Formats: sequence, structure tokens, C-alpha cells
Amino acid sequence: MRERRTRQLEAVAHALHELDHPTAADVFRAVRRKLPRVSLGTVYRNLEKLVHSEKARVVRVQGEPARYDGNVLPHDHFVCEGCGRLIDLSGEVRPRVRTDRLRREGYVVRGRVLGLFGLCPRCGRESGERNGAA
Amino acid sequence: MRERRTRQLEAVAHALHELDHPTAADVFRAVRRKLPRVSLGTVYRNLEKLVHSEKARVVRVQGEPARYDGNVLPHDHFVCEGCGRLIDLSGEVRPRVRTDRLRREGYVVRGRVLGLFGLCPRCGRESGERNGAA
DNA sequence: CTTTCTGCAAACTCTTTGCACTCGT
DNA sequence: ACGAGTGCAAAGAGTTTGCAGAAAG
Repeated sequence: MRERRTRQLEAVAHALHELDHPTAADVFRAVRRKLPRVSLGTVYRNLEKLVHSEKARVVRVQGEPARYDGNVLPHDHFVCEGCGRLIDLSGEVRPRVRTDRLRREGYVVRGRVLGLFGLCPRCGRESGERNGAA
Repeated sequence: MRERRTRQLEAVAHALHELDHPTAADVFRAVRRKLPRVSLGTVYRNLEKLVHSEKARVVRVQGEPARYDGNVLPHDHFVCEGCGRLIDLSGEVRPRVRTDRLRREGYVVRGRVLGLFGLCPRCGRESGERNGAA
């Protein structure tokens, strides 16, 4: 029943830290460079394993394939609608969500997901600077 | 190029307001009661049309099928991990997300998505009241 | 009539799974 | 040796799409 330390698992974990919010397919491609015979199924299984053991997080963006995030510290995300890039927001924006009202109503709040979307500095500049600065 | 007012579109729009955060399949089932020959494809096409014309929103929850929301006013969501219910949070929790820092860095912030998750009052009670109140 | 929309069914994308075999431990 | 993990290929879920015919304007 104990979890084994396989080269596939290690490679997946490694790829997760090399890449920036990769999809399963991205990880697959990266891992394949070291282990040409890995299967996509194995990549999914190992990603799942990492998520389950809190060593990775899944980030789902509107109708796109799931992204995996090696950063398990609490943080939010910014999704650029221009280039599709997913950017970590650690300190910049971390609103204190007032859940006390909800808790008082009987809710058990276990966590939250916050995503901002728009254009990143690069894409905002390219698309004409419209309200980019201000 | 002009949009037509078909019974299918109307039925989909109507179902969206009758049901509580339905999936496409839920809408399909509801519409089918009035129009037994609708196809799922048509339901998807019309939902897409409503979303495009800002008369509905899509809410995506972690690996579940997309939910559609007839409420287009700004609000957040609470996802109950017990019963799967999606609950609108209008006034209760609406943190002021401080995006000025990001804007100053050149980001164009066009919107946000906030979802809280945990247990709703009903499910929290059933599962032993653990930290439900307080 | 013209053009959009529909129903149907097939295709697609992403993800999961069954099975026989491999490889950590 | 035992059993978790793997590769492969097939299946699954959800969603999209091509096409011929229906119907809205």
C-alpha cells in the first residue's frame, strides 16, 4: 500500500517545477525527453498522486485543459486572455475574504479559488495600451 | 446575420431561470419536456448564444460539467463539497480585490472569479457539526 | 425566398481505466 | 516475491461540428 519512488513520478515532479503551470500534455512532453516510453496515462496518474499528496495543485481555466501548479503555498492567479499565460499572484493581491458571516450562517468554509483575468503587461501593451496604465 | 427568436432558444433561456445552476444536460432534460425533439447540440448552441450575449454565465467547478447561471449580476459562488450544490453569494462575501497594484504594473484587469468551497449548512450539520458554527 | 437554426450523428478533446507485465522494496 | 506502478490501447465524459432539411423574418 506504500507509495513507490519511481523514475516516472520523479520526472513528473521535476517537470512540474521546471515548467510554468503546465498542462498534462506539457508535462508528458517534458518527461518523454528523459523517459521516451512514458505514457500519458502514467503522467496523469502521477500528477494525480502529487495533487493528492499536496505537492501540487490543479488550476482549471474556462474550458481549457487543466494546468498543474507546483506552488502549493496559498496564492491566487491571473489569467491573461491575450497569451493564455497563468501568472501567480502571491502578495500583490490577496484579499481577506470575510467568511465570518457565512460561518455564522452554518457554512463550513474550507478554501477558496480566486482568479483575475484580463491582459498581462506584455499583451496589454501590444493591444494598444487601452487603460493599461492609469 | 441577425439572431433569430426560436422556440428552442426561448425554452433554453426559460429553463435557465427555472433551474438552479443547471448543467447543459439539466437544461436539455428540462427543454425536452416542452420540445421533445430538441437535441443536446442545440441546447449547447443556445446556451453559448446566451453566454455570448451576456444573458447567462458559465461557472466551472473542478472537473465537473459546466454549470450555467442565469444571474448575470456580479456575484461569487459557494460550492458545497457535500451535496455539490452551487450557491450564489451576492452581498455576504464580496471582497474588494485590490487590483490597483497590478494595474500600476501594467496589467489590464477585466474581471475575476471567486469561489469558496466547503460544506453548506445542511451538509455541515449532517457531517457532525465539526466547526460548523463558531 | 434567404439565411439562420435545428436534429442527428459523428468527431473531438481531455481524462480515466483494464490488463498483463515491470520494477521497487 | 509481493504488489504498486507502468505502457498500451480502449473507453468515457463532456462538448463541438458538418450536413441536409426546417423554419424565422
